[in-house]
Amino acid sequence: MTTIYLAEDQEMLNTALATLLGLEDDLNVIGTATDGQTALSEIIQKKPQIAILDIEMPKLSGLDVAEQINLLNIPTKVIILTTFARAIYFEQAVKANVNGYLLKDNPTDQLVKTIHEVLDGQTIFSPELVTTIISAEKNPLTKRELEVLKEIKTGKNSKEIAKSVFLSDGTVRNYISSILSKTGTSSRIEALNIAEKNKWI
Amino acid sequence: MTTIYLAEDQEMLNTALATLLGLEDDLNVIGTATDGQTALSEIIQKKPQIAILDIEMPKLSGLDVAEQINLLNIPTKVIILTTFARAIYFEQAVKANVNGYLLKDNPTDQLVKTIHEVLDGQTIFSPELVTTIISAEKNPLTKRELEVLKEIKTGKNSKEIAKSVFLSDGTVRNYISSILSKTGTSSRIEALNIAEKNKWI
DNA sequence: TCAATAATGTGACAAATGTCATAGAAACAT
DNA sequence: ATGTTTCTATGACATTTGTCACATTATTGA
Repeated sequence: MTTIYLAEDQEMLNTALATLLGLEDDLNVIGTATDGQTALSEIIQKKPQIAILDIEMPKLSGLDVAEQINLLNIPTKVIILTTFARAIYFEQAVKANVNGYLLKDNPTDQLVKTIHEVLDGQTIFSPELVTTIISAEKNPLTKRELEVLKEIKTGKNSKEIAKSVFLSDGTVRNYISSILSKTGTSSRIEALNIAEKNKWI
Repeated sequence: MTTIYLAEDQEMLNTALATLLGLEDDLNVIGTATDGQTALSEIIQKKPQIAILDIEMPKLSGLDVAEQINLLNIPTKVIILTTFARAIYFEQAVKANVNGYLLKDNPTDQLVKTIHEVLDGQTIFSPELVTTIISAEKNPLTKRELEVLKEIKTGKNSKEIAKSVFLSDGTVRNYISSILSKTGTSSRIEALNIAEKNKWI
């Protein structure tokens, strides 16, 4: 009997999956949570064989939980289950040594199948995910530029951004100029739109 | 035996709910779709007693489908099932005479319960939804201002917006000035953030 | 019908934004 | 060891953005 822990913040999906997985005769859902913090502490305590983690959850993201599980050397195998095929998420997941990464864009059968494959020792990544990652525009922005772009998103003006990131106003504006030229845009909002479309932020 | 049609574009939830509802011994899921267009034509053809509709779906939104069902006088009762407690969605749903509006932030039991209540002739709205709607800032923007704000979102500058909405550059800037003052902000991006937070756009 | 609001416009001004040239230091890759 | 990229900065400039005062015409709710 395989023990499973499920962390998913959308109640409807959480309860639906918990019930469904429980119906499989070799799977046993030993706990569920709707936030990352609860999930982590219960996983540490209960040591399930498999943890299914959503990414976007309150308090602690599924990726943070995965990272902790990895660092603490807990034997639980992790499957990330998410809506988003973001490059950043994917990279973080790989770093955290997750055993599976499945998109919610798949039927439940696929989840069950993935659980079995992961139990079998395989590492499984959704093919659509891999395709998306490959076809996404590679982020041409430097660390600093990305940092500035994130500040832009909050609606700050150049001076405020400068204060936040400890740079001069002029430097910030130079970075923005560079961001615009790299994204082929001519205003902050356009640049944000491009970055969001390509999942850079 | 109650016939149910389910339209939900996220495969994982779609399949999970279809299976779960099928397990109830008085419910029979006679079809599912992952886009609004398919859902509408199948609902017209199969005339289920209940249609469960997600809002954000490709091709046709769940609200569009609900509206059509209402206009065509199809006897199917509609339950909207969505993540979002947006005022605009809610208003549209009321206009389309839907019989229920449930947030995905509820467990599956709640969905089953709602189905039974709706069958029973009741009209059910998620209490959290009602609370959210009441507590949301009322949109202080005029039609024109909102129109301009949507243009802002695309990243256009004042002149481009002026062209799109057939106004003078100065007028557009006046509208923007008014938007900023009404939202208590001092830049386009801040205004967008506020509008998005309050689900005005 | 009357007052308030909305829609539209102009002109003028201050501030913010974006561009460009230029340059030194640090980090990194080959 | 050397060349490239990144990080940081300044000054000058043109353009855009946002504010304000003011004015005319619909529209509309009371």
